Amino acid sequence: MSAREKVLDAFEELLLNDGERGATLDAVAAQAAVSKGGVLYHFKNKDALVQGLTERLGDLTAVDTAAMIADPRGPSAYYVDTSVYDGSAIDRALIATARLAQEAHPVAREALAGTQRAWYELIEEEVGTRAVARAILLLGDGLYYNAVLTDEVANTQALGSGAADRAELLEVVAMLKDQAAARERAGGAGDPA
Amino acid sequence: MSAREKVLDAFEELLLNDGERGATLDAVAAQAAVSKGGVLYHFKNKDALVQGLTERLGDLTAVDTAAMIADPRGPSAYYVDTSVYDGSAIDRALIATARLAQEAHPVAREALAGTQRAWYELIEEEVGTRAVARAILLLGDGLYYNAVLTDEVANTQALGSGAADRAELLEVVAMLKDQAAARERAGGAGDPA
DNA sequence: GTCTATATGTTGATAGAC
DNA sequence: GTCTATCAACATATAGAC
Repeated sequence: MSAREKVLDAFEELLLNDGERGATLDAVAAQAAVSKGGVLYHFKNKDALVQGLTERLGDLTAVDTAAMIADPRGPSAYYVDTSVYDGSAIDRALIATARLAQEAHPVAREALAGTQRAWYELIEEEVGTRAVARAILLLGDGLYYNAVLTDEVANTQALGSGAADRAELLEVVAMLKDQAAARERAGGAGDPA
Repeated sequence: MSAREKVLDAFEELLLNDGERGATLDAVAAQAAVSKGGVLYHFKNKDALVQGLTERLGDLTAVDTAAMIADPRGPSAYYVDTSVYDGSAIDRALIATARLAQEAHPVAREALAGTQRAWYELIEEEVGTRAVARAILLLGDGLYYNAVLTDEVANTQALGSGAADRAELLEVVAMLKDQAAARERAGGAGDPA
C-alpha cells in the first residue's frame, strides 16, 4: 500500500475513534507509523488531508451508486440495507467525513451532500413519488442527522422543514402504524403485500 | 437570567455554529460577555461545562416525553413531527450534545442514549411491535446518525446490525413502497387507511 | 462574583539534515 | 521521501487582585 493511502487510512481511523479533535497531525503520524514531516510531505497541510478524504468518499460513492443500480431489489432496498453501519469502506469514509462536517469544514459538507444527492436521485427515480423518496431518504439518513450535518441548524427554513412537507412525512408514519396494526391482527410477520 | 445559564447558552450556541473545536473557553467567555475567569467560576473546568449541558438535555427530555405522552396523535406522530429541527430548546441541546458525542465525550454519549431510550420506550409501547418501533426510531433518528453518535462504529455487532434485524427493516421499506404504488394507482394523497 | 495575569501543554506548520 | 528540530499561535487551567 502506498504511504499516502496509509496516512489517509490513519486519518480516517482517528476520526472514527477519537473525533476530529483527536485526529491531530501528531496522532495521524503515530497511527500511520511515520513522522509528522512524513505526513506533511504527502499532504502539505491539514486541509489537504480533509480534501484527500472527501475525494476518497467521492470515489466510493461512485462505486456504491453503481451497486445500488445493479441490485435486483431496487435502490431503496439496497440503500436501507447498507445504511446499517458495518465498517465497509464507504461507511468509514462517510462517517469520518461526517465528523469533519460537524466541525464546519465546508469541503466535507459538500462531499456529504454530493453522496446524499446521488442516493436521492436513484430512490426518487425508483419510487416515483417525491414525498416517499424524500421520506425514505430522510427516515433512512435520519432527520436529526441532516440537521446536524447541514446548515439546517443555521437555516431553519431548509428543505423538509415546511408544514406541508412535515404532514407528508406524518402520513407515511401513519401508514406504518396502520400496517403494523393490521399485521398484529393477522398475527404474524408474513408478506405485507 | 442567571450568569450560569448565560454561559451555558453561549457554550450551546458555539457548539451549534462552530462545532466542538470552536467552543473554546475564550469563545464561550466572549459569547457570554464575561471573562474567562468568570466562566471558570461557574464551571470549574471544561468537563463541568459538558456536564451542565447534558443535565440541561436531561431536563428537556423529561419535558419532551411528557408532551409526547400528552399528544392525542400518539407518541410516534409527536416524535416524527418534532424530529424536524426547528430551533426549540431541546433541539438545540440535543444537537449541541451530539457535537460533543462526536468528539468522544462519554458523558454526552450517555445523555443522548438516555434521550433516545425515553423515546423508544414510548414508541414501542404505542405500536406494540418491536420491529416497527425500532424501525420508526431508527428511520427517524437515522441509521447513520446512530452509527455516528454511538459506539456502533467501534462495535459492529451493536443492535440493529444483525441480518434478521436488517430483514425486518427491509420489510418495512417494502411496505412503504407497496403503499406508495397503491396510492399512485388510486391517484391521490388520500387516507392510507 | 468577576476580572487580569500567568503557567503549561498542544497544535499546525516551516526549515533544513539525511 | 522521510526525519528532526524548532516556532508561533492557541487552549486549558491556576493564582490572586478587586
